[in-house]
Amino acid sequence: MAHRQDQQRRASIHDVASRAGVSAATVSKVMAGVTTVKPENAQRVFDAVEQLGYRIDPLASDMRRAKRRIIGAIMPEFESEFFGQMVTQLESLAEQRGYTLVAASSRESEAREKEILVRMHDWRVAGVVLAPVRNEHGPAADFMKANGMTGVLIDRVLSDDAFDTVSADSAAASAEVARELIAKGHRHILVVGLGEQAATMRARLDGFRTTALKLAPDVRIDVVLAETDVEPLRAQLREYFAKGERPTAVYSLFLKGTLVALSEFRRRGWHCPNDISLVGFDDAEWMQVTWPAIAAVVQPVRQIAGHAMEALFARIEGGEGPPIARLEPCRILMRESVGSPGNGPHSGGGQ
Amino acid sequence: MAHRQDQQRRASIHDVASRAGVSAATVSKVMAGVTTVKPENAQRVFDAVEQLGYRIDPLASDMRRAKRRIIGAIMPEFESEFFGQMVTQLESLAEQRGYTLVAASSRESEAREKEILVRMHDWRVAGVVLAPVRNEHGPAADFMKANGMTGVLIDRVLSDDAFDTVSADSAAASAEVARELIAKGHRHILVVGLGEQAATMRARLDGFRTTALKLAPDVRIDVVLAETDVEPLRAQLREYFAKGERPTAVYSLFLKGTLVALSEFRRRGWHCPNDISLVGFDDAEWMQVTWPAIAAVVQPVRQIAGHAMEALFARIEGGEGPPIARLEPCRILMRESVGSPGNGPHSGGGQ
DNA sequence: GTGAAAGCGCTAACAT
DNA sequence: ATGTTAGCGCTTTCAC
Repeated sequence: MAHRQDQQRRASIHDVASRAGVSAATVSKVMAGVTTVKPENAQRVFDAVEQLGYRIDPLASDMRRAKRRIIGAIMPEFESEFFGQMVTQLESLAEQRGYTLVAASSRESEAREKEILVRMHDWRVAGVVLAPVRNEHGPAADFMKANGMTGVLIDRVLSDDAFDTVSADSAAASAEVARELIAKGHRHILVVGLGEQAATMRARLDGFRTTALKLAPDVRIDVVLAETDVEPLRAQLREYFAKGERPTAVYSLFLKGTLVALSEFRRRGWHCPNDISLVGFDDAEWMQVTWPAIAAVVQPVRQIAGHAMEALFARIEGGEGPPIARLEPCRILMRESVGSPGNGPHSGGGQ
Repeated sequence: MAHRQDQQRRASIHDVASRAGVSAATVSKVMAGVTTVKPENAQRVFDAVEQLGYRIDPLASDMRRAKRRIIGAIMPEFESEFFGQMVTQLESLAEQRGYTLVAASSRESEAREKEILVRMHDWRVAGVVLAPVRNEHGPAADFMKANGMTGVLIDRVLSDDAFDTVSADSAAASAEVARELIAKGHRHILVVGLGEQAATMRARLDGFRTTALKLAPDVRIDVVLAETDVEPLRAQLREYFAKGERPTAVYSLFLKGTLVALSEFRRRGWHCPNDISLVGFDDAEWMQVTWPAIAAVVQPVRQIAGHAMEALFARIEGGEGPPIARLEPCRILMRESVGSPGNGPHSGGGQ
């Protein structure tokens, strides 16, 4: 360990050079692991580095190359388990390759998403992992294209003509949910979602509807889609139930929808699965400890992160070829919130 | 909007300078908003900037100064609402001051925490917001001290002799919880926590115990503290209940503890609040939509983030004086998971 | 008012 | 095998 009681100024490569009695270029070579340096000099450099506590300044070092060893990550939010795990994974993978991940939250705003992208462009990041607020056609992706940035799109995307995309296989997962619900006897199902993320929600809805109708042509599928926000969804859902609609199951296409559905059930005094069944897209830790445990579609975060980074680095290293759209398979956890219709009181009533 | 179909190389300050017919120094001044530039020249610079789509390279610009306009944030994890909100807030506040936040997850490892800090030191960040894995006495804080880094410690800390600290007022919140539980008639209460974070857990435990004993000297308070990890806690809790212990309420000192408690209740078929009451430190969105809703201590994330950044920037700007330890008041949400003892079946069995 | 020159800390091409 | 030189893109004296 180096001893430096006062760190007025950090040791620079020149300090090391003069202490070791060599030039800065030689120090640079030694640090880079070039083998053509005389062992004796290399040793002197190592000693000087040790004594001065020298460390390369990665940002200064990046100054010379066109791209810096930095990967930008833009997530719609940091508050959910899904994106939290995603950032953690991405960070890990970036570091494994000697890069630093700089993550930013667009806070579900496309305008902010674009601003962050501009900043990352200013920073000359080597690449960007963008989880767009809406879909692949936002201003952020346009900006990336217009400026020739290297990037991968994840999560709320299906495919793109300029960037590789990686997301959960929404359609297949939804088909599986449909299979389960139909098998349990449900013939009146409400699907709730958010219209804003057109492509993803559409895939989830279609995947569900197609399979459900195929297995049970008589099934009734209602859909409540809020345009951009969660509170309107709550209002629409409330209105839907107020009209007297009584589906036997609800399939929520996104996490917040599951929370809204649960809170509306509470309001009406309905319990899962006796009064109504519930499945949600997106799992969360709490869903397995509540009573009833909530059934959910588990997105393969690690696979998405892994393949996204793989694709990104392939492009950073010059990989050519048309964009690739990956869909990662999900798991379905059918927990207690799903039952068969008609097994419970199935009536309104107090809490 | 600037038009640049191919972005071989981004426009540099020299490109702007030559296009505007002035020197790079003048461009720099214009960009910095210096007023001593002839208006006509300033205009030419603005035009050139516009036409070339020029943007300052913030990293290159920081090269000259000792500290960069970057704030580092180190959180124990990104997966929980608490730290997700914290990062979001910190990011926002940093940006408001023209800084970029670079967040990293120590993944609950002190070794990794230190590594991240080393990297941030290499990056010459202006300051660090550290939410330590354990407490203020870890290797990371030592490293910061030894290297004269500017920083603030938050969350799992009480006070420090070198850095300002900001955290939730654990003791006061716990006292309030004690007041509520005692008032409801509970006289046998189990407290669960994690020993690793000595200071914080101690404050929560002591705050609870002191007030509970003062209000009801006959109260029995059991404590199950796991050393470092959550799974051992689950095992200890299971063993505790297996011995036949039947407290009427559980107070969990941290979020994961609340989840573990809930899952152990499930295992034994106990329902809140009839069979047992539950309050947890740390709120989460799902807690208000489950049935029963789970009572929780809400940490004031915004205040913590706000005061942390305030303190940090004060130091960055040269503020002197002894370290300040702030405690931010919490709110208690007494929800349905808390009832009075003896109102339910209070027997084992069930699903 | 403005620009030339000197760097921030590093690396890479080119000599030697 | 090593050092010299010339930058990366910017800012900041300090003369003019």
